[in-house]
Amino acid sequence: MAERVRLIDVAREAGTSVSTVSRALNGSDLISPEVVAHVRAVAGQLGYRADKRAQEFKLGRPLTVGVTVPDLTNPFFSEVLKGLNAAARAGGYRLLIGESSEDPAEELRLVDELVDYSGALVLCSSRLTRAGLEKALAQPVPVVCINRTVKNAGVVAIDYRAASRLLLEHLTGLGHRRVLYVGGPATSWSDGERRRTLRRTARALDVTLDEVDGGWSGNHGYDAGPTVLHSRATAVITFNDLVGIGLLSWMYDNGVEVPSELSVASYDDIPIAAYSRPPLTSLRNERAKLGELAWEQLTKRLGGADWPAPDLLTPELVVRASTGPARRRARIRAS
Amino acid sequence: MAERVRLIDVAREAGTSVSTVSRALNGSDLISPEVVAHVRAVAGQLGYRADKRAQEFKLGRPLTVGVTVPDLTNPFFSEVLKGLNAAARAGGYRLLIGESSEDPAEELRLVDELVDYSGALVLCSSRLTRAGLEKALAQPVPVVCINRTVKNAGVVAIDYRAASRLLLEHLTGLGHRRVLYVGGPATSWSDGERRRTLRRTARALDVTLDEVDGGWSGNHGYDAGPTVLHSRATAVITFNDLVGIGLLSWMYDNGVEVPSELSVASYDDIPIAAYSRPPLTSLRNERAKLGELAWEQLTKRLGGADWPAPDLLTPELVVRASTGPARRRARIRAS
DNA sequence: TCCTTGAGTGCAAACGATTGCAACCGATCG
DNA sequence: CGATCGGTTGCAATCGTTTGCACTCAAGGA
Repeated sequence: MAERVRLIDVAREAGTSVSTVSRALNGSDLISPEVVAHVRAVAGQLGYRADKRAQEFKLGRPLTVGVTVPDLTNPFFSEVLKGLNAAARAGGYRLLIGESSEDPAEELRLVDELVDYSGALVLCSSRLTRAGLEKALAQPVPVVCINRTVKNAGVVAIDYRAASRLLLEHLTGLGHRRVLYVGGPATSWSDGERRRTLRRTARALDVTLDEVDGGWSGNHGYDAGPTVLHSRATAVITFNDLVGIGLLSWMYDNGVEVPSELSVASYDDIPIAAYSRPPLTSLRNERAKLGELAWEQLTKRLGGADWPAPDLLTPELVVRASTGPARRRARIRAS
Repeated sequence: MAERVRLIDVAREAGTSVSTVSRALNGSDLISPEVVAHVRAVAGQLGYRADKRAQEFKLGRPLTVGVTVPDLTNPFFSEVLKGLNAAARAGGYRLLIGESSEDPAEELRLVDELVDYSGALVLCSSRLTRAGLEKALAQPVPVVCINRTVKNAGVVAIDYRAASRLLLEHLTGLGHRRVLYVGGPATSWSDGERRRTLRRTARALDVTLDEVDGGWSGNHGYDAGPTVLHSRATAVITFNDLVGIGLLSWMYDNGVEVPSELSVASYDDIPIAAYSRPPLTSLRNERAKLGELAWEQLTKRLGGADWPAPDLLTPELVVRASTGPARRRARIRAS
């Protein structure tokens, strides 16, 4: 907790001026090598560290990118953050992270705050209303949206159209003709996309698609158990793996065999999905890559270019033991 | 992306000086109410937003706290971050998050970088060597360690002594006399604590304790399967729930019944632990609270006080179906 | 020898905010 | 009526850094 060493201290000690020290430390070419060496030595010895605040202030460009996520504890977002963090750090930027707790109003507040500190914004699965989003985009910094398409901003998203097709084709291939979708948070754009693309594909494949509301956690999945059981579907698609795992748990607790009586599949393929009982069929997507791509778009934009075309990531279906051939007879209902 | 409005612009428009505007906006009491109202109005109309960089630079105190975590995707850390984030935000601070990827060298680099931007540091389950930690503590900002005890810093940790006792007493109550611990990352202080306290308690309870190395993920648990099976233990304690769930999965795949043939229990009780098959007996700890307490220690310290005594959080044992009475006969070994 | 040249260096002005201090005002008091 | 005083306001310095510009000085050409 010693006193801060400033440029002027180094200058005094080295017997030169602050400008010389600054230039020496920043590798300017109009300074003699000996002086550079000397100054570097003195600076090192004194333990000089540039005041980043003053530096960024003077230079005018914040080397920070603000990120909002709905929920820090959701593995999906964690991994996106991981990818984004790595990419941004490699580019000399740091991440300022805000969590909106799935609340659009809070997210708006967050954006409003982060923009004061950041040179760029990344909105991860934004729960913002359309109007809120417009407002966010009016900020004087470039914005990238992950998993939400919008004009005048960078866009990186999962290709849900392809995703839903993969899922439904897998299920129809197993003979399922009636599928139930257990949905996610109402404010989630990606839930909307999943529903939209599922409906569309279901129509094309001549599959009956039912939908119920759900949520994003294991609890939501577990709670959906009775509804699922009483539906006439032979296969269920859940909003994400946490919901899927919760649902599997309910089925086990209530003696419903998966996949012989009911197939369950899901989006995201978080690591733990491979270890559920039975292991969950799910759509693997490169979440970390979402973050990396977001950063790429941002650098291009910061470099002066226009926004590139949206990046769409196509997921890959990982078939595990939670899906199997459709049963023939109507399920025996629990009382 | 309009031009920034500065204080001087507001002053010009309002027909006063910058000092007046600054004072009006910051609620100084030596300024007339009418002027305040007028300035506020003009500022609002012009859409003025203080340049936080300049502000913090001038004021000299960074309103940012730097945090390091070994792995963003680990639910344990996510929740700690959640709690810390909420508390810090409430206190007007923001979080700058760095991920060390479980690598001590990277963590040291991270600390070195974060300290330039932050008014305080929180090291979450630091993987630093003792020397590295000393170095980090020599930084000119207060440091709080979560799950690692150290002098001259704030400390918030899980009470592993109580934790291990709860676990072992539960198992001995079920008749287990031989227990295997599947460990975590070698650089993890908390793994060391778990081992230390388990050994000690095992001795006190006259339980035979074996140990094997493991890791922190589901994969590590799954891979530990064969070793566990060939051990003579009737119960296993895993480093965390992810490892536990991975191990359960291997047991299932290899026809080992849990808990009738083998009991499995773990630390942390992450949400998904309730939905594994069978549901995992685990130690619930208030992870978000760890973050909150870290913030509390920090504010006290920033307020000029000495470091308070370490906060120790006692976990609570959540008994689920993965633990049961010890089997009598020697297990039939798989080939 | 003197002037030009260019590399190396220092002075001082920024960046945008906050704040101590002095100046100013009208009102009140002696 | 002048000095004083309390309440407002503006001037200017300041935070630590970068950088345009002017300057110095040695070398080289005329």
